[in-house]
Formats: sequence, structure tokens, C-alpha cells
Amino acid sequence: MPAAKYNSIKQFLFNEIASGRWPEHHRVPSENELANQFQVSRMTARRALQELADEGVLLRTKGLGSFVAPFKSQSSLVQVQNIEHEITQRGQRHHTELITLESRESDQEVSIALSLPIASPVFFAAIVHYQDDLPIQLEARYVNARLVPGFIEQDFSQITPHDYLSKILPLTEADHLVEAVLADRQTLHYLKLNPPQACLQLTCRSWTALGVVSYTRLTHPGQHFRLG
Amino acid sequence: MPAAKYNSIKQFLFNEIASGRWPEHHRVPSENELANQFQVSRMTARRALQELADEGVLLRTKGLGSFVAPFKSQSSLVQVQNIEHEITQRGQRHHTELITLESRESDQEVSIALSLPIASPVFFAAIVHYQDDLPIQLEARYVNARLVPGFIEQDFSQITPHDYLSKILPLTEADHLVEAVLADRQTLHYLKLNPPQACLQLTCRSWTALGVVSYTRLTHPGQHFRLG
DNA sequence: GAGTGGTCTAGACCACCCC
DNA sequence: GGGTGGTCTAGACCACTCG
Repeated sequence: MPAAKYNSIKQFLFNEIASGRWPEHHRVPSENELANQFQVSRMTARRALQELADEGVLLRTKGLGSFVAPFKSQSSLVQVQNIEHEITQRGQRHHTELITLESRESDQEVSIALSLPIASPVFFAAIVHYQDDLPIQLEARYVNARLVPGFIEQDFSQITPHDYLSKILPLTEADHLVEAVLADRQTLHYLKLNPPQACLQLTCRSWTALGVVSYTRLTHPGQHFRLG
Repeated sequence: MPAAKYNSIKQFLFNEIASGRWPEHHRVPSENELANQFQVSRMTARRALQELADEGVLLRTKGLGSFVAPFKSQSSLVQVQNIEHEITQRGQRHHTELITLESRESDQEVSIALSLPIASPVFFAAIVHYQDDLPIQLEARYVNARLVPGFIEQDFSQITPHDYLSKILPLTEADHLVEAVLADRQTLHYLKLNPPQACLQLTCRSWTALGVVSYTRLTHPGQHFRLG
């Protein structure tokens, strides 16, 4: 089955936004312009714009046009992804320690989570977040390299991965899984804990209209971290 | 401006469902049937069905038709309080073991949680919830005795505390705290675990307009319980 | 007045499902 | 084969915004 025309147009529009060529509040082509450009009827061009508006990517105003919507920040659970904000808002100091940042091929778990074929190019980042001098979060993040090719060139001592992704992409949604786990050897080491140690572990996926952007495991020491 | 036709059709469909005349999985009229019935084009009838499907009210299958979607249960976190519902919905058997049900005087922690003076009359219930034969939740619940005097006379092998409270009171809200803890001796015993064991612990308070009704600690074995 | 998005029409072809 | 939903077309009228 061939790709639907309205979907091609959606992807074109989304790419312009995701690549940064169209910043927030940028005016996007009108229904008629897209209809001419893609040689489709106005109803088909309209559907692409309308669905992106439904997904929160565009804002449309009668008589004015369609515009790139301001990129969303977080909802309640996503605050955990934005731990820097959490910490600084409490008046404490946040800093990070970069453990690794590298290109990998997706294994089975990551492929499933990111909806990619096995051995697809992904980036992996591991970072420890500190609240004052207390290690409070171990972040292990896989990113779809095709959707965010610039990820691996970032300086994650200056910006957190979550902030970086939020700035360049309109993240439309996220799903979360919360569980309690015993810290393994690496976690004990990076979070400077002594066994046995219960940790609160969140597994999150960030979405855009084009698919899953990142798959992240956030691990927190149980005695220093609660989710309200 | 007159009401949009597609909106009138949406409201008609929604009313049939909300009134109970069309139960879950009931087949709703097809696009062509609605188009005839309301004297509109198929595209307009289609829009009504499509938007209701986007909103999760209908499920549509090519070649089959459109059907009333199963009604949503409560939000994810509240499901935890209603673990019986969770378990039975997954097609597994739920039963409970009552450990204790007694009158107490509130200590400092409970007094603060229930907004009561110290040594106020409260009821305390401890219950183990089983999923099939696996202990999956240890419930420790304090209830404001003044607000729910009948609590202590209930048979909690027949009804869960949460169901009982939901039935006699309009619970307006609940707040939750999620943390990871190492199981203590009692928890290990009642949940039949071997140390060391990480547990996901939820602390919840249920409110009505009159004040805090109950203060509950729900403890789940980490390897058998996730929060989605 | 020109352009925009919002609604609507009367057709069309297709893939899918069930009989 | 007949009905369903999924996609698409080439028109139309409207209310709105802006210059």
C-alpha cells in the first residue's frame, strides 16, 4: 500500500520543524499553497495541517494562517525528566557528570522501545545528576539517531539531554513506567550507594509525530527520592 | 453561527452512548447510514465518527464497522487503590487476607496525615491482596473514625476498604507519594518475599469535602508490580 | 478585496471483512 | 458480492483577519 498523501505532507511539515528550519511561531504554508506544491486537493493538504494541529504541533487561526506551536515542556511525571528544573526550583544546585556519549546499534529492547529495526543507529548517553553534591539520578538514554542527528555533538555538561530535545523538537507525548528495583553494581557505583539499596526506576519514552524519539531509564536512590 | 452538522451528529451518537442505550461494543450506524439519516454527505457523517474515534469513544475497523469503545476506568494512579478491579480486569483472581482491623488512637504521623489532633480515634486495617495466589499488595490503612464510623464493622473479605469508602462517600480527590523502599521484616513476611527486596510503596490520602478520610500505605513487591 | 481556515458536497477508488 | 471504513478530488460558501 502506498503512503497516504496527507501523511507525506505531514512528514514534510514536521521535518521542517524538527530540523529547526521553522522555529516556534513560524508561519507554515497555507492549505492552498500546500495543495499546489504537492499537487493534491485542498482537503488533503488540509488534513495534514489539521492533524498536526490536533497533535499540538501547529496552531491554526481563521483568517491568519497556521503557525508552529510553542514546544511543550513537561507534565507532572515528565518533571522527573527535567530534574535540573526540579532541583534548581528547590533552591539547590544542579550539576551533571557525563559517563558516556556514543553511537550504538539498537539491541532488541531498544529497538522495540523506539519502534526501529534491530541494529538501527541510536545514540546512547549516560549521565549522573547531582543535587548539591548528592547523586540523585542516573540517566541512561537511547535516542533515535535519524530523528536527532545532532544529539551526539552536544555538550551535555552545558545542557541536559531532556532540555536539548525539548528545544529542538516538539515532543508531543511521553509514556512512563515506574518500578522499584534493587540497585545493581553499576548503579551503586555511580549513585555512590551501599548495598542493598532500593531504587525508584522510571522508564520513559518521548514521542513526536514522527515516532519515538528517546527511550530513557532514570534511576533514583529510594531514600533520597520521592515522586509526588 | 449555526451548529456544525458534524457536531450535531457527534452529540446524537454521544447521547445514545452516555444514556446507556448503546452499551460497550454496540455497533453504531455506519457512515452511509448516518449520511442518509441526517441528510448530509458521507464526508460529514464520517467526520463525526472519526472524531469520536479520536477521542476514544468509538473503535472503528475497516470492513466491520464502528463500535462503542470499552469505558475507561479511572486514572492510572487511582487504579492502584482499586487493585481488585485491576486484577480481575486482567482476567486473574483477586482475594484478600485480613491481617488486622482495629480501633486505635492516632499517633503523630497519622494525625498529621489525617489533619486530626493527636490521639484521635482512627480505625486501622491491614490487608494482603492476592493476584491468583501471589501476594501483590500490602495495604495498611488508617481511617478517620468520626467520618466513617461504620468502617470497623465491615467484612473486608467481601469488599475492599477502597470499594467500601467509594460506595458510602463521594471521594473528591486523592494525593499520592511514590517511593522505593527496602522491604522490612513484616512486609517480607506478609508478601512472602526473601531479602533483600525492593518494594514500590505508595502513600495515598483520600479526601472529601469534610476532610481527609483515609491515609493508606500500599506496598508492592518490585519484581511483580509496575506502575504504568 | 484578497487570503485564510472551517464547513460541506457528491462523487470516486481502494482494502478489508463477512457471507 | 455487498457493506465497511480509508483516502482523495474538485468544487462550493462562509466568517474571519489584514492591509
